[in-house]
Amino acid sequence: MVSSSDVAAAAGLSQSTVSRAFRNLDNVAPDTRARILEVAERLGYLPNEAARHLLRRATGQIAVVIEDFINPTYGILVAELGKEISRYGYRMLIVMSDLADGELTPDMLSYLSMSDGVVFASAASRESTLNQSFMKYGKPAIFVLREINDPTAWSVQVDNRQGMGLLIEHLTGLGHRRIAMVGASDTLGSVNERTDSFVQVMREHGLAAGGCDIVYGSPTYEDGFELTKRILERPEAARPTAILAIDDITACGAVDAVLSQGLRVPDDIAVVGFDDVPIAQWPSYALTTVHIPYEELAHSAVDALHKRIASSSDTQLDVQRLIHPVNLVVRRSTTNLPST
Amino acid sequence: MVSSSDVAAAAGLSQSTVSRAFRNLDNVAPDTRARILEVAERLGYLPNEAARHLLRRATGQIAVVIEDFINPTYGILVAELGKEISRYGYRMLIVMSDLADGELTPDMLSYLSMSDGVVFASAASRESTLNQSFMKYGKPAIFVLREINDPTAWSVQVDNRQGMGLLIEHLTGLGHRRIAMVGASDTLGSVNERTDSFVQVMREHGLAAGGCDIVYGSPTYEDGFELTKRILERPEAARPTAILAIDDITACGAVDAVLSQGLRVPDDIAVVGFDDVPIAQWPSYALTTVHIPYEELAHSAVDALHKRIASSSDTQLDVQRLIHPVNLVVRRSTTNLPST
DNA sequence: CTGAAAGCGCTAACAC
DNA sequence: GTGTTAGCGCTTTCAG
Repeated sequence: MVSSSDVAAAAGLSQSTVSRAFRNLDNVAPDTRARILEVAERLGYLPNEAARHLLRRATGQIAVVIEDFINPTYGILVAELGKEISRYGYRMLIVMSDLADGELTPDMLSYLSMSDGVVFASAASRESTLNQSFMKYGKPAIFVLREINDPTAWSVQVDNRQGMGLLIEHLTGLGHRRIAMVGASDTLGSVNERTDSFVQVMREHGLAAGGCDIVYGSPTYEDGFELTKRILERPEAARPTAILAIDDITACGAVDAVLSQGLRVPDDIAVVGFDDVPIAQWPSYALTTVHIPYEELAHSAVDALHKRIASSSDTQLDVQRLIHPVNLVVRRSTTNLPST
Repeated sequence: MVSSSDVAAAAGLSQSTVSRAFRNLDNVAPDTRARILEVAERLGYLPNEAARHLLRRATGQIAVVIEDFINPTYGILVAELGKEISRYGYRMLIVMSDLADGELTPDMLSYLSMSDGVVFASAASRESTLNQSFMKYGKPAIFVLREINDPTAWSVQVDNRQGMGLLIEHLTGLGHRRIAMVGASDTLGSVNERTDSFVQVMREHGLAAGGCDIVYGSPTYEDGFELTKRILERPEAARPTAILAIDDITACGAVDAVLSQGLRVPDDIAVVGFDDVPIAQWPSYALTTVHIPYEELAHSAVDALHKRIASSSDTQLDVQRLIHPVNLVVRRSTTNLPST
């Protein structure tokens, strides 16, 4: 391993001058710098970040915690986070984990120790005390697309309530009165919030008679398919005319289940999703859904985290809970109009 | 920031004892260790990895370079790599970059400096000298699903030639004689290899008369759709009866293009993909495709990289170019048989 | 503009 | 079993 002293020796200069040259400080003669860079290049010198960060008391890294990459939502989110993280001069660590609640795993601790802050987008129950755990180790965390009750937790969210309102208004506007939610959950944050909002909005529209039609499950293609198939086995009078899936992937499963029963979308059953992932626009699905501003989410998450990392530990910043508005995208899964 | 000395002071012990306790060395009295852990827990102490790695001359991190997360292949690969990387005790850094050729960007150098090795799964031309660049900085690299000509580059590949053979044999077995490849490329590694193999295998089957039917493009849903649509605009006599897409996502685009023209899959046009991503099994597409052993790829890549990292720099390991076999998965996009 | 020296938080000898 | 000491490769005073 080539060190700055090696470069210094080879260039006949002191180690500190090499250090200065590499940080582009202005107190180095232009030709001195040139010579140093030339020698460094020849030797294959790379500044040792570990040593640098030892002094800085910072790692220059931000950890992103996600569950998996099966749901495309995470891929898009990670991609946008990646851009922002490097824009702010950090490197991105990825931890795949589904720790939902309290204690941190050894694996997670290893990542924590090498990051200045964490973006949390993995499973978290509403009662999660994860934020406390992060704070204990002095690492700021921000929850993205996860809702937890802890009032000290920073978060960047999407207005699930508004999105649910847009979807249900759209459906009722088309004449639908019996709407079933597929893939609901009352434990996981965010998915949980969508479930609650569904109940609320349905009630506001006077459509909750006999209890809302809620089918619990996980936000996966498989559950979308299976649960919808089961709904379609009901006697026709008890069947919904529209299916509102917890997210787009689940909605895709729902669409395929409808088709597999020889029924049509949207003529027999309308289907809506949530997230607006790329697949939602593919002609085979052409899902009416709620668009999420991924780029803005990533930006505000990293920006907030950066501010907390940069602020001296004595200045106490106010907790931020950002909620981004969403908008409806109408496609062929609810209407037969020429789609977008 | 809490350091091991703080813990030592609070516990009335020396710093080195704290260090020993945290590394589970056997020369620490059980109750001493217990007390240390208790104090550390209370103080929120986390061993400083930067300092640790400064001594070890290693970062404990492996960088994974990919282009994006739009194509699900990358998501699956990263997920599997993540598992392996942490199984081997490293942390995973993700760099999103499409540097295909020679020089490393400053961003890339920053990641390089904080990793012990790199898994390269981003765009690389066959003539890429990237491997040389990595070597220059003393960082072993391994190319996954990328083919570059550099004979000193380690790689883990999939047998594209074999896969192409399986697909074409399957199609000719079903009576297809005119097969078009959609999304071909002769610059990018891997995709390039699939293109070459297509030409070769078609020739072996005596189906290259008049030149192979190759439509160049990028491996995306959009190109799959557009290029296929254009093919279908040809006079019927010049139309292929089967479309072989460069990968599954492109194949999905092809399927939708066929359907959009009021034609049926596979009755009018058969479609095959490559990669076997989850979407390929969805009933809407039910793609006949080539399954790639993602888990094995990730395992052999990380294992090889780890061996190179662990081996002292003087022991020269032989270049490894692993090629994993693949297998055919037959679904409804080519046959009307009950599908898997 | 450049050099010398101290020290970041840890590990790894070496003492006792 | 535990403490002492000397660095790892940098950044950062402080001199000159």
